[in-house]
Amino acid sequence: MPARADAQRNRARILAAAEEVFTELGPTASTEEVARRAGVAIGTVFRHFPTKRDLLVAIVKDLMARLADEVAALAAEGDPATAFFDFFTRVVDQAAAKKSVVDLLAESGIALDVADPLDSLGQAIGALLAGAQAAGAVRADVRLDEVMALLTALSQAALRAGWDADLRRRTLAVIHAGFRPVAGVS
Amino acid sequence: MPARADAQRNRARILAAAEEVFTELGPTASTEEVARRAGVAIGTVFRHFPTKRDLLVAIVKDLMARLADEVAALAAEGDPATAFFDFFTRVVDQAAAKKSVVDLLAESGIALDVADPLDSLGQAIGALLAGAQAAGAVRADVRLDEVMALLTALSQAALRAGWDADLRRRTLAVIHAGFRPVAGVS
Amino acid sequence: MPARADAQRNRARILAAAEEVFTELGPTASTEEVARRAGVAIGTVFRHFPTKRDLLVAIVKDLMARLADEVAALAAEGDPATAFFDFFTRVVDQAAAKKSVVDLLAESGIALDVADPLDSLGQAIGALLAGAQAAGAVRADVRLDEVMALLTALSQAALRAGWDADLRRRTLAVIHAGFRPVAGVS
Amino acid sequence: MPARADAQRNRARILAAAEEVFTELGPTASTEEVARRAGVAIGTVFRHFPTKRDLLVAIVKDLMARLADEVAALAAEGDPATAFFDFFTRVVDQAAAKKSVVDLLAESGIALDVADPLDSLGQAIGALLAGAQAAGAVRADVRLDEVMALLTALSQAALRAGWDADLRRRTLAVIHAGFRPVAGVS
DNA sequence: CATGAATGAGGTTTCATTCAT
DNA sequence: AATGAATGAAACCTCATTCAT
Repeated sequence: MPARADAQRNRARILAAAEEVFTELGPTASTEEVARRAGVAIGTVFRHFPTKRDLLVAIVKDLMARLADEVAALAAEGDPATAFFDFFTRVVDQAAAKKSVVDLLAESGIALDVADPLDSLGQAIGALLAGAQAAGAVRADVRLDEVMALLTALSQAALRAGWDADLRRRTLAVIHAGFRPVAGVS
Repeated sequence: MPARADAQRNRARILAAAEEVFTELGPTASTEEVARRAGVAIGTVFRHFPTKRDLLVAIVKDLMARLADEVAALAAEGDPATAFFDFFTRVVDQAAAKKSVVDLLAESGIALDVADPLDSLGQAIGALLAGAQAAGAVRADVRLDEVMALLTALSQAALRAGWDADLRRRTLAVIHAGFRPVAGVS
Repeated sequence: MPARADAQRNRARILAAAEEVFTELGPTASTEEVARRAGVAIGTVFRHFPTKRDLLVAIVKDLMARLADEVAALAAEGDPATAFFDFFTRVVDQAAAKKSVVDLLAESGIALDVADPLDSLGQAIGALLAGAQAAGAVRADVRLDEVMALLTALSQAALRAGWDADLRRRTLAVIHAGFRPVAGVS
Repeated sequence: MPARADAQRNRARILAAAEEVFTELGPTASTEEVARRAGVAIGTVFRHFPTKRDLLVAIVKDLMARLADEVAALAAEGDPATAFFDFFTRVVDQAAAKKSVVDLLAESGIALDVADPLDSLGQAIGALLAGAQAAGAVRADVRLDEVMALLTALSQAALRAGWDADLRRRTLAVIHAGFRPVAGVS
């Protein structure tokens, strides 16, 4: 199967173009624009992703896999007490530069069970959270659910006009303070 | 001006229908659907709101005015120490039932200076915040900017599938904790 | 019937506004624009002219009546040998400043039998032509038909971009030469 | 490029249908009607001509190219003394059967510099005129400007109701006489 | 009679998707 | 498997005309 190589390369190029296009123009951008930037014909896009929705889902999955890798790396190397906060900050900062996972997912109204704890991203973040809690850096009663929820909410919000680095920092400070154990409470 | 009565009734019905429709289907819902639900012909919608964008803006303004009223009422009657937290909770809870101000605004990409402190809603919330800070219920270094940002982020997030009352409560608990003064710090 | 005065004044204002509007924007201009410029409501326009077509026809009739008056005046006072040419020139020059009779009529595809010799304008121009022929200034075999046709054609053409006074003059010179008796032919 | 054949055939059919439709119904005819007569879907028309204006322009260009070819043929073969008059007559006669170049152009308000002497049609007609002038069949002081202007005016006028072959002939006779040198003037 | 809001067909244009080449 | 032309259902918006006030 020699032609398979071309097909795989095309799939990757389409995915990359789609991420770029939907990032710039939102999920209502036209599929033609994706094809144009990928340098393929529109038919090729639909051969790989029979529906626009399929394309959106593929992007989201792709981005989530990459994020999960990052989390795993952080968990493996870093100080559990800070890894959790670092990750949280990093995701939101990234989102400010570029629409993230969570955003596309949210905007396109596609339900993908992001918060499903069995999901690999969820699991990875869960591990980070558990580490931070074990290190006493995060209150014990904080659950993965609300962490994911806040991550989602802030990542999406960070894209909006008016959210500069300073506003992001101050907003994150509130969230971080909210996660920390109350002083004087053992 | 006898015929004005009809026009005003229609304008109100269109606005109500539009709020409903865009709430259910997002800002990409068709203007025809709005007309259908308002029980008027499509031309009538365009007579009142020459552009779809105009309709979106009108809804947002309407919702913001209503919210500002609520805030003012809260500020007038309640305990400054709790009014701020109550309001925050109420807005997010409302958003869960129905897309709020902030959401439509954000989704439709309309810039309306919500966070502008001169804006009436911003001013009202600012007063609430100042009251809570004066009462020692909120850290003094918290600024209106991040309050608005978190309000926006959570309101929008609260609409998403998976956000039930419990998740909302726990997420808000994190935020509220983040606003409170650190125990032991004067 | 005291209200009749208002009605007549409105009719005149609508007609004037319509002439202006269709002159500026062509016969596809909206009836609303006519109403706006006439300072009346759209319903009033339709009460006077049940159809847009009726409005166009009325304008044409109005303009034709005015033109016919001019022709009659010219015929009464002027030198038969030059009156004809003068008139021809005047109509075309007027058309350059303002869409004329013939133009609106032609553009809107309304058949109104302009060339009907029983029509007052046709009769007036016919008189002018006869005078010029009697004076030997125009060839005897020229008929009213082609005079009207050329008048129509040139009037309409004169409105177009690129027709300045000089082009108009030279084009008219050709036509005038075409009407004159051939030198040496009795 | 295998699929190109269909596209080219469709483009031609759309152009032909458009010429027919706009000829019959004027430039305000609907693009849908064009699609219907071309036997294609509405989207196909817009793939080839992204705007209605583009379609109009394409027709005009097409017609002008055809006319320019005719003029060139006439100039190559015929007697310079008569070629000019023949051409003039032919264009006007054609216009009577079918809206011509000049007409669509004029009615649609598209500026295309028809009279631009560098334009191929203008050049071709200019050659015809020069030939006729060299042969002494047309006055030396006649310029291309007024020839084009009269051609335009008459072609357009010839479409109107009431212009039968006889009226056309007599109108052209006036124009032709206007072009000819005055007898006795060297 | 005048008003101006309401109507609704129709126009141009976009775009996800199909399919002949 | 890739191409890109064709499809056709909406979408947004305009406007002649009607009709309640």
